[in-house]
Amino acid sequence: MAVPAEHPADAPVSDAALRALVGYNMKRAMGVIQADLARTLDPFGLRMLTFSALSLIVENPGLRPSRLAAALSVERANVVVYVDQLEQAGWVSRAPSTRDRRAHALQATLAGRRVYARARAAVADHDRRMMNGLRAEQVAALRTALQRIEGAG
Amino acid sequence: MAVPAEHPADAPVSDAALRALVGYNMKRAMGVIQADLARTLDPFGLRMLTFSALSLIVENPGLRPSRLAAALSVERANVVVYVDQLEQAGWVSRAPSTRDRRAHALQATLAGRRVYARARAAVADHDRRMMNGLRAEQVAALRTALQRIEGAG
DNA sequence: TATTGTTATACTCTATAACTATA
DNA sequence: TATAGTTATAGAGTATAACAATA
Repeated sequence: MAVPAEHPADAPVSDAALRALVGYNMKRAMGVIQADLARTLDPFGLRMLTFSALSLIVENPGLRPSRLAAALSVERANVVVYVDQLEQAGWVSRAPSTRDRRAHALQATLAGRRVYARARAAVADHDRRMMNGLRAEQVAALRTALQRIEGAG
Repeated sequence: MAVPAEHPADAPVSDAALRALVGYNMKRAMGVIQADLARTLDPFGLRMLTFSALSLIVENPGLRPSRLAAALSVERANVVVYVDQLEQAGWVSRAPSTRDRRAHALQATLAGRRVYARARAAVADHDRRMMNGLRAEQVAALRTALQRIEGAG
């Protein structure tokens, strides 16, 4: 009966099999991006999803929660929580829809548009920072690849 | 006092500001990949993280949990749970280390190596499927970009 | 003192089921 | 009947704090 092998403490851990998968590399790159984005948004009291929701509400005044959910690819039930948080911060209001009494018309407040403008600039800086080691053509190629992958889903 | 605007129900929701961010496109592509990967691994009783952990244990026999955590970029505390699950499935064993009595030497069992071999083939198919709309140079460019982004973190 | 594995805990993201009021 | 917003709940991923055993 052989003694079980022990991985040497000084040898690097081989992750060659995982690195062969594009998805694994994307998950790791995404981890770096998400960590930096969370740091970027924290001073504004926003998280990735509340920032995204605020962006869509600012750009589409009167948007309904159900359409916001579809645009974010999340369930309606979760959007309720994000809008709750944005409303409690005073950045978004829920007005009754005049066309469908079941629905709401989401509006960004003046404070909401202001925090969004500042956060958006910070996030744009963050995104440029993440692309720093890449040439313009590489960023363009990355964009194309990501959109094609998403579209194939 | 103006009546609040209401986004027309038939108009598309504009996400132009978010689409300008590479990170947003990556998050959405990652969502598509993760959903397909979860479906791929489900029949094997594996999830993304247990599959990744199993892969590293198979390829690095005798690996310590603390090094596994570092390789996966997760906390030691979480690795405990993944190894628990792999151990309960009979795919991984925790042997005492002969060199450091605090540590464990993780080993894949025969059943673990077998399920890994089958899951790995299915995951490789999944990864190719995700890259289906891309030419080989585009995949190579994507790989390069992702690794550079991760390295900059 | 520092590190290893561990437990407990908490927060975020995501999904499903079920309710209500409208359509 | 179907849909919009909502509530409650649960699973998965991730992080921190604290502990016992060992270095």
